[in-house]
Amino acid sequence: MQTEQNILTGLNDKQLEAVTLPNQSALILAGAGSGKTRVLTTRIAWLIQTGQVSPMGLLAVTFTNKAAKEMLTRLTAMLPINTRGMWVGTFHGLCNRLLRAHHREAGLPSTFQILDTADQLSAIKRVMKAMNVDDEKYPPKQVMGYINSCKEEGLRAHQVEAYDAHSQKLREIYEAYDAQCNREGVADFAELLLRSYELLERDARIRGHYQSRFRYILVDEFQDTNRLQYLWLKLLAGQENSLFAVGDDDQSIYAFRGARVGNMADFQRDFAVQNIVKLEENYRSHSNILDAANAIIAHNKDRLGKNLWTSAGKGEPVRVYEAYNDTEEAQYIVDEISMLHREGIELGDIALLYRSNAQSRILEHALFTANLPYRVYGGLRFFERAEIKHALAYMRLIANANDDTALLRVINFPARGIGARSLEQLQEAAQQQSCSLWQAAVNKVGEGKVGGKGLDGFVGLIRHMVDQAYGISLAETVELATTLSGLKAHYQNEKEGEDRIENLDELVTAAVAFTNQDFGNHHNVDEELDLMTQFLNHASLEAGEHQAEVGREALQLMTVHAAKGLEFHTVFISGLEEGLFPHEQAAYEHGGLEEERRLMYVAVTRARQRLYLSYAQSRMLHGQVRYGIASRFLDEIPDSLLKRLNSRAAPKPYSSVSVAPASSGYPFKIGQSVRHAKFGEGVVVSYEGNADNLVIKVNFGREGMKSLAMEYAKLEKI
DNA sequence: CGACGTCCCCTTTTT
DNA sequence: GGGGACGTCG
Repeated sequence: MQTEQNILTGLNDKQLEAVTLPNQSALILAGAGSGKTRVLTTRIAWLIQTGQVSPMGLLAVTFTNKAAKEMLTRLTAMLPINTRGMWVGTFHGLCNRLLRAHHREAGLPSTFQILDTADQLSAIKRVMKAMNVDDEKYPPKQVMGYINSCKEEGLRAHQVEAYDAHSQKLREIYEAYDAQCNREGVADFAELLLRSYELLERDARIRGHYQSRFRYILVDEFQDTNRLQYLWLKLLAGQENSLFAVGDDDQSIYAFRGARVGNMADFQRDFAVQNIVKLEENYRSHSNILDAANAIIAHNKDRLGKNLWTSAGKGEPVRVYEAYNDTEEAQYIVDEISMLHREGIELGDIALLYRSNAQSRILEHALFTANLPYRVYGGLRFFERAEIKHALAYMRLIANANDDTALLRVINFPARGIGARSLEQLQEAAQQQSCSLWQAAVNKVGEGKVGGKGLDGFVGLIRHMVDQAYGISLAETVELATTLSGLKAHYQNEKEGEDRIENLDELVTAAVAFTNQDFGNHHNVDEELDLMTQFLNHASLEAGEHQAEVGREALQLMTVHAAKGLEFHTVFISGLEEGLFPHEQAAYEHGGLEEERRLMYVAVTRARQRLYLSYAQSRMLHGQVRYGIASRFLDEIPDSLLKRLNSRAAPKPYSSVSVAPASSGYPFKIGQSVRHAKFGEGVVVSYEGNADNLVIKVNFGREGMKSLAMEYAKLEKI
């Protein structure tokens, strides 16, 4: 078959082996830059082309919408097939689809809304208020974390163990929160998964249907799956079907949000995996970069074992720069980038990475001053913006006025004289009548109760909107919601409202685009769900592009996490200091350091040709000057791969604060590197106490910050 | 109701 | 240092 040869052309032996494995469960350990996505999509294309499965008979799961889209794009480029109706998507997207199709069996209204993180948090706050829980003792964010991690473990409130008063209270809140969600007909992200898992588990008919349909299940980024996702896959696979899992344990960087690398080992056992293929040939980086990455990751004990290699040459050495402070580091980076740019490297092909978002500010400042165009990834996304959420809340109310979350968001925005007191009364009334806030409001207005002026207006407004929205297009509905509500007028009067108006206009555009795309696309599967519900779902599940698109003519700034899956000609990794990268918080979590190291591994393997690693002797952190020492990850790279560049600029101490008195009683200057017999190398941070009882504070990096009595501490200068 | 002040905290993030 | 949340005052 000629076309078959076409799609398999150019694969290396291992890739070919993975793509053409027999129909048995398989684990593909795909190292960074080893052609993972290509293997996954070619496998799908090959299965379809050789007639082993129809496009409808396979299920492909990814973590991000971007990855799902990418897969479909590549697939259609390989095969002239119609991807409509294919089950390719994110865990959440697929679960949503499942729940929409079987909402009755799942105990949800057909128009159930999806709560995003912000909605969920406010829902939790509401529950806690109704229960009179002290939010000092139970910070809502922590409660949310608790609830989500329970759900991600597959546990309902009644299944969670609670050994003390505190955890019992948490469990109680969890239970009440779930009850509230059920009452309001909404589901948070974790709920989508748990609910569909329970549905499949409980309903043998539905389970059987999907099990016999999806003979082939393929999972991307398998190392990032959490317990519940794994259980879900297992349930769907049943006894008959095969699971084709692609992942890289060395790139597991999401344990902090519930990812379980252990799923890879469980998978091998539970599915009696015979086929394990390692893709170790890297097509991205030169060997100096790759060897550095290998050397770093070799320090982790908990690995399945894999070593990347390349047939490309050594390439350039890895450059390491030691700066005096953070501003000087930023300046150096900017100068280098300007130079590279002059030499013809596209700015869009250069990435500037950091461990935490807070670090971007100082870099941005330097870039701005140097007039270098850059783009920062991270921060608020389109559908998460306040004005967009307000507009969507009005639309949600048009669809279903009993949506309390939506109602609370906009009942007094723009302000219409419904203050905290009237709201409280409304909530009481709703509780007494055990109905939604909207129902309670309608009743109040009907009774002609005093104090309902604003309420009267609101009820009238929503009713009017529902009337007007009948039979008009989606885009027109957006238009209507933003004007009748007074949102637009409100922002027009605001000084800084221009951007917001623009965003609201863009929402109309998004609605038009969604409508057009929808007519060509998956119409059959989403049944008769109305377009607006679909659009609102889309808004929750796909909050807008977050990850970088390569090829833009601007320097790319992002966290290391955000850089996963991308590659650049040149990569700068900044802030390589103990406490920052590896982050000090990580030291307290078990396995934290290994995860930081994997993060470093991911960062290093983003670079094709040139890699810069930099750190600063001191930096402003939380409004204080902090003296740090070089990250241990730098020590883990063999010197033979490195080229060390040290700052030649004169040390510029921070003029504002000079904590250290310059007098003779202080043997070491602040910032001086010292050695201690037990703690090793460190940096002097400050002095405390008086001359009689002088305490010196030293940052020993991995040993932590120590306060030592000057009299006894045996420190020597290095 | 909104403007302004004060306090507190402060990884990483997708859906 | 700086953003977000909350509280007070005009």
